[in-house]
Amino acid sequence: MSTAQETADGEAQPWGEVTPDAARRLLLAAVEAFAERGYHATTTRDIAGRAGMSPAALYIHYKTKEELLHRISRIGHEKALDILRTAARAEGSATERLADAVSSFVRWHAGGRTTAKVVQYELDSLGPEARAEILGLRRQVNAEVRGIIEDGVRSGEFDVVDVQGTTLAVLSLCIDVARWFNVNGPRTPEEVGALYADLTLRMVGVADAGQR
Amino acid sequence: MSTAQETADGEAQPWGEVTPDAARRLLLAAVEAFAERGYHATTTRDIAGRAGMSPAALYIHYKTKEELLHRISRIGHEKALDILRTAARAEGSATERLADAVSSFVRWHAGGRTTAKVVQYELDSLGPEARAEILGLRRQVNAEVRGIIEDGVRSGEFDVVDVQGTTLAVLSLCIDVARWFNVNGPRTPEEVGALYADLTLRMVGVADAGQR
DNA sequence: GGGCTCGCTAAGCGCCCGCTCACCCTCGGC
DNA sequence: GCCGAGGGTGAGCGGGCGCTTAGCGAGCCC
Repeated sequence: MSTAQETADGEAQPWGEVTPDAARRLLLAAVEAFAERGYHATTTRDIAGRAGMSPAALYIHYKTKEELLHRISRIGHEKALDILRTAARAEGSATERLADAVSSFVRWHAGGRTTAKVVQYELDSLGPEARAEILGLRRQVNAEVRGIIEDGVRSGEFDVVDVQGTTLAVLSLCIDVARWFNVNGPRTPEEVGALYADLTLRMVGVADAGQR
Repeated sequence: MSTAQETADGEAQPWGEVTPDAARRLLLAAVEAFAERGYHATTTRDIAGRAGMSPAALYIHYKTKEELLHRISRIGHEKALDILRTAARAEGSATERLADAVSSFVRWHAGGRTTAKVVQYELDSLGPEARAEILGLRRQVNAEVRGIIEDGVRSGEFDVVDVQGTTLAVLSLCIDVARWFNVNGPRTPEEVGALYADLTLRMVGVADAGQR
């Protein structure tokens, strides 16, 4: 293992920034438990148990159970936004940038399915202020993808009638990967990423999408 | 209101088959509560209260809270399967049938978002046997869409490399509508259905999808 | 019109939840 | 060697959960 940011199973660990060690272990345990059972079905005893600690230990590092979800959600959304921003601002045509954005975004959802599931589907379990903060990040996510599509329309690469509707559809397609992807299934995250990049280019009207 | 199957807001009510009246009111209250807060965050007192009854009344008509979810999920999946079957077995080219299937499936998810959200996203809250039964229905849903796409590939209408992957993507796109659709948003279910039918045809390589 | 059934309620049981509190161990500073 | 701070534990509180039970009133049968 080269750095503390990677584990053997290949799932990127954006939790390196979480310290001290016990707080990170609790966060990781919470991610697993929330992904398996959902936020409301997960007990603080379950989280603490997975981290090898007593239930009370959780409250040394986090004020409430909701703070755990909030932290997970924010860090996850920042990572997702970072992935899309990197792809959107790279060199290359809109076609290349859209394909890169979709394939890396999908790889993140498939490879880090545990985290992605919590990040994408437990938003409603947050309180009003926390949810509002996260919704701000989601608007930025939307804006990055819409930006690429607008570039492609302007340059004539894409043929899109409803830019915002298509943006929503592209994001929707990527996000839903976290719901159905199965680590033990027949497809690797890379394969799904490549397939989805192709499908997305077709959606925006790139003629020879299949031949890329 | 012409029949008991329709309400003023236009959302189809597949609950007509649920009797007696009190059982149907409880089921409807449960759908609303599960959609708003999620299964685990909903209490039996909340469901009974929405239906204007005491908490104990619930247990006259349903053995457990989970039975409510199971009933909702089965009826909803049967309705979804029915919609796709009707479109898949209609007269017409694969192109026409796929467009019809997607647009009506999307209209159902958008127009009946409350129900669809519960049906599509609360599956994991069911126990093992109930979940297994519902997964059987989902396989049939998958098979209907895959059937249309295979027809289109055979007839030369579609250009699809990965049939099952594309099927998954099409279904994924439709299902995720239940997550983001907003009844008070700028789009009607019909508009989203039409847009998604177009995007889907592009995904399967129908050349003049935009001009239909 | 007496009695049975059915749909429903008021009250509450037992359990487990999120969270707290009093206390303990370890370790660095002097 | 003593002390304080910080990370940890065992026990448990208050409360709300899913669900049960005893009983009540309206309607139907004969």
